[in-house]
Amino acid sequence: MSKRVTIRDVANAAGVSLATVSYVMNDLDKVTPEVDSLVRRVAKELGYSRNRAAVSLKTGRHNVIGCILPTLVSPIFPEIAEAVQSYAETQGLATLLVNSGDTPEREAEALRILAEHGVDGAIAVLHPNYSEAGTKPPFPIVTIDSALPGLDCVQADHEAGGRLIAEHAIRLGHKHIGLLSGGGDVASSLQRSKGFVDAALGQCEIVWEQTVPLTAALGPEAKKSMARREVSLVVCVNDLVAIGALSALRDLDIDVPGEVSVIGFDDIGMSAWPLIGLTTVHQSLPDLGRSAVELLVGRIGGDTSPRKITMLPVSLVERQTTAPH
Amino acid sequence: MSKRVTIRDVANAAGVSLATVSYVMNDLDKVTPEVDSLVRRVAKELGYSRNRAAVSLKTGRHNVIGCILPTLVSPIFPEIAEAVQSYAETQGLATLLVNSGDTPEREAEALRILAEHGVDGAIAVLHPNYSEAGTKPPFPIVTIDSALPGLDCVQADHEAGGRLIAEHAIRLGHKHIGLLSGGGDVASSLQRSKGFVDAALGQCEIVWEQTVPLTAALGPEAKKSMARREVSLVVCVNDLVAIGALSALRDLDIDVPGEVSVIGFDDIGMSAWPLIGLTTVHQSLPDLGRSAVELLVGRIGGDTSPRKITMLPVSLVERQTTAPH
DNA sequence: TCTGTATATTGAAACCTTTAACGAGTGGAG
DNA sequence: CTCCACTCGTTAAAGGTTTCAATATACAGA
Repeated sequence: MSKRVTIRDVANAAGVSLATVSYVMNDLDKVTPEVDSLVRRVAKELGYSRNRAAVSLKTGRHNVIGCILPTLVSPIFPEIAEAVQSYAETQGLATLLVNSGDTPEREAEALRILAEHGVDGAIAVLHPNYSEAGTKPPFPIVTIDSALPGLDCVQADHEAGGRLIAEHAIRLGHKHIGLLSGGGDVASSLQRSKGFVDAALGQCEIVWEQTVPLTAALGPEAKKSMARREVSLVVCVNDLVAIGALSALRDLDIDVPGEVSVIGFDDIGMSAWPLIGLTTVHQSLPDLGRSAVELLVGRIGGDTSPRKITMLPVSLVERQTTAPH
Repeated sequence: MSKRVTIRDVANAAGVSLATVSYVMNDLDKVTPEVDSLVRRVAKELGYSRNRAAVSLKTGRHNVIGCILPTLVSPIFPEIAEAVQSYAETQGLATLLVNSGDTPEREAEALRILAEHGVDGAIAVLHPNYSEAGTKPPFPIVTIDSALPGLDCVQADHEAGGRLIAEHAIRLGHKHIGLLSGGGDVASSLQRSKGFVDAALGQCEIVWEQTVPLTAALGPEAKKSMARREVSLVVCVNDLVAIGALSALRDLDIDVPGEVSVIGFDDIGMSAWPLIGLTTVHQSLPDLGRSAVELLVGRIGGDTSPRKITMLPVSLVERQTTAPH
């Protein structure tokens, strides 16, 4: 292993002082063009590269942010991770990924890891009862989709999405609705339902509502509700659940969208596949990641303005799982 | 902002020297039990946590590995990322995620970023013509699924998987096969095809072969091949392509598996969904990530044995898209 | 009591960089 | 000719940790 080449080696080789090399490498134009280019040339020849650890130690900045997600094995989190990483990269920030498994304990552990590795800030999708009790991390946090007291939050406008669904339902003439909603502890799910219910009020009747896990495997009670054929539209808390519903309806030999329409939320990649063709509400995950990083960069830069909540627009995407009643 | 508490603060508070605290924090049992517990207690009281930057500076180790993946928006990479991160975490390593977009240039950029941030090593899914020309990174790399000269590699036994498919085809009595394969520049795709072709030799006829992009959207020529109805089994390079094939066959009103059987490779999560129920070859992504990290940890630890290629076993998963001819 | 040895603890250097403070030249103004 | 202001470059300290070498302590053997 050849030893690292340091700023000192460059300085010696170029016949200047350490500080001069440092100034050149940091683009502070404190040196004459000749010296500047000399130093640059020597540095390149020697294959010099900054020692990040030394820089971090000196400056206290690490140019790394953390990204805490419950899991990556699920349709939307990878897209968030990718968006965060890509945009962070443009800001000269690397991204430390940790998954929290969605339990408060693992979450605390994740934060501890990030603190120890000295990130400058973090983007996190947090569990609804994230407690600030665990020693407050020494860096700013921007949450995604999880508005928690005191923390900045970026999220899609779930309520507006719910309203879009209601409007669509009304336009297509659906009167009897089934609702597959998430648990009461998932904030976004509640907001989606609220938007729908508010806007549908008086125009549609919610015949039944089932709380389901946010996966593509529908439970037996939910399936039973659908088998009763009392509704002409099933509104699902997200696309994964909607796909579960499609699957269940096929098992029950109920035609979609002939007999029953299905609508989801998120517009995950596969919803657009011809095999699925799910009508849904689109949210831009790249924008979400980008906004979160932008906000975080501001905080890292010292922005001390009050807590910010950013709402991103959503839109309805009509595909083949909804039809007029 | 309260200033960081350092090893020196702990030493002062406990009335011992810096060195003693350091020995305690590093579990080198050089100190008496009393002093040890005293220091630990004080450290906890003060909320001391190691300054990673300082440690890195001193030791040259960073306890961070990089993970370079072409993208996260695709079924298998997120699972790899999650497996890598989880196992790395158990080894006290944090994971820096960078996506390379699968072009050699972005890949070089990704490596540069990792080098600059001073990772101890990297796990990477690399482009087939990754060039070592670009200055060789100063840390060990373990590739996944991309056996490149000089680099360690961990991969599923794609050839064996191909053979499993051939055996399944023969068992079911399929004589006329269509092949949807990846481009010639995807090593795993070639290995899968080779395994299949070798084992099917003389027992099945490959009526047509189409090279397709590795997405769920099938091109028009591939679709045309299927429309000719000359084959009773379509063997796909991966599950995504297989799903594209299922979709195309449905468009063509060709029954699966009644008229045509379809088989994939990878066993991505959604292949198990009732709506899809794809017969495929399973590989364990968690094992893949774990093995890669294990190997990398060895290299970081100074293992200088010759290049290692690790093959992981695969297995056939029969679902609803294959039937006897 | 003294010497020798093993062990517990300490002092201080080293890791590499940034940056404030300083010094040596240069040229112009009074 | 002196003094000032300015520019370009240097010196040196600081940042938190690890770890070698050295010291202090305790204790056993003679």
